[in-house]
Amino acid sequence: MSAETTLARAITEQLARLGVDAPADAVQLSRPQRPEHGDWSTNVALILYKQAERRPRDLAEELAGALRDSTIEHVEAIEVAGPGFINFKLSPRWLHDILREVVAGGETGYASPDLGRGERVQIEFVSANPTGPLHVGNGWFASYGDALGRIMSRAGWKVQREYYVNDTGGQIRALGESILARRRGESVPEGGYQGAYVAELAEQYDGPEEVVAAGRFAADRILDNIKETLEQIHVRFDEWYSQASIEESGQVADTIAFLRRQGHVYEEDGAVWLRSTAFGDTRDRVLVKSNGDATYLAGDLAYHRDKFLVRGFDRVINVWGADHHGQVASIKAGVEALGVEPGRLEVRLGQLISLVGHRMSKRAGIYVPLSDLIQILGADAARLVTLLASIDQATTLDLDRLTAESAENPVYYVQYAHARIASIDRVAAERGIARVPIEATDLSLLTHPRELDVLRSLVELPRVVTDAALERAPYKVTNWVRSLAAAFHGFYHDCYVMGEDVPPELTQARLWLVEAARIGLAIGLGLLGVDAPEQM
RNA sequence: GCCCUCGUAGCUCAGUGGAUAGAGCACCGGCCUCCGGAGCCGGGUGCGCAGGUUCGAGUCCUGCCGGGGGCGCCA
Repeated sequence: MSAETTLARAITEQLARLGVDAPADAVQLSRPQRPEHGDWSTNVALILYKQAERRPRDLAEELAGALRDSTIEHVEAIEVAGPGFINFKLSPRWLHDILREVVAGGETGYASPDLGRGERVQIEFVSANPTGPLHVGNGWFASYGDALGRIMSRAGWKVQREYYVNDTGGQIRALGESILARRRGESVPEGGYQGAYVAELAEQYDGPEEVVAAGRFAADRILDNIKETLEQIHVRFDEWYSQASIEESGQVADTIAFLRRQGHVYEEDGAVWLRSTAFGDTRDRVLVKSNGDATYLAGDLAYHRDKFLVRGFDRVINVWGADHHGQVASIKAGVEALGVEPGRLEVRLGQLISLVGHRMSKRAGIYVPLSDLIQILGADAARLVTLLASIDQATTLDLDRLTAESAENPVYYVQYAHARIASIDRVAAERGIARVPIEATDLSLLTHPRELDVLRSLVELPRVVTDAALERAPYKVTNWVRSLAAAFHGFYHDCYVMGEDVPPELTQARLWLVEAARIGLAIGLGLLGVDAPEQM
């Protein structure tokens, strides 16, 4: 049983003796920020003092007294502080238990809470139109979606990664017109694509003078380029889902017919409308234009019908840019109209990235290609810069600064910690020092503050994985892995594992500590999709 | 005009009701007889503004100011 659980039970038990019937969620343990506040702390007296009809401090004192009279594993001291916090100081043994837990769980088992219970979740992300190369904003979402998939997989979900390929409709026509105009030696028409890649593709295109044919040709080539770029940052998709295939298979018509049978559709001004206001939208939406074409929404609804009702995902997470904000209410309303419980669809709006000085625009050819960023920083650093911050926060990128600071990228700090561990292992092997089984190792020798800091960091990982998964927040893993690396560097600096003054028993205990740190770093870096190198 | 979102250190960002608000970068000083100095240690300025709720507010509520996004028979 974890120290946290043990404490929570003891608190609930003693409260009952004092005649206070605590609701389950009232008893909460937290790790105090300041070390003098102990290893664990509870604010339960501040939560329950009214119910208990006592003053906060009095309830805290009473409860602390009762807890002192009982025996709780590892607890060395109990103190009341501040307005009524109860702080627990534990023997380092509780951290030695954690070390055994980490080693026993290993890279696959430690910090792998089963939150998803095998639920099938689809994460759809990037899904950039194949009308131009990926830019750094797409890369941000690519790293995010991929890391989220890794985290949710670890937390018990069955994850599928999907890229929705918008290979039909107006943008493909605009692309085709741009290609044909370039081939004729004319300038690109209004609303067309200006980038240099358009000129290149125009040269390669030797097909007929048809807009759609030219557009498809270009889109295919661009999609290949997109896949290649994503490979470079180690983002792989399970499925590349073609919008054209949905239209051609008749699913769009089927979806509209289904909605019509359910009575959610009406005709007005020669168009077919979805009564989305009945499902919380701010206005009704057109599904079929008066010229007979289906709208983007109609296609998107067919796509979501396919996700939920044909392929049967329990949950769907769409990672969209904040500029698609206006679509959220419509797609949610439409999905509900299809009979899907709307809570199963989750739309994560990622904030946009702006560049110092100007906005990115694919049409105008103003953007920083993701491939450039990867070339400058390398895959690992490029991924990590995008995983440092919450995706809910609008970010400004200064490419010049990133380039200048590439050697200062936090990724090296973390990778260096991992490489140092590998180095210790190499040296141990050279000197013929092998780890004895952990059962035969005296872990109680680990009492140095630096050693305990490493263990305290490892304690946090299960909670970090849980929070990151539930909040869809990979950056929490990034922050954690940096803090573990910091603890390890401190340990490495102050505590020699093998040395003249280090007794063999201590070397053994420290070797296990190092192994636990290695496991933690490998887990964290693995969740971020960043390589954990043996050497740098 | 209406809706959403964000405003924390010079810069990039953590801190989603707890105790004295943190980290990286940048800047200034220290630290290599032993496992890799891409490291360690020290140095400081800040919650946009004004009310409210609470034992307690950077965090929740209201208003204002400022940045971004959205309100198509575009995709």
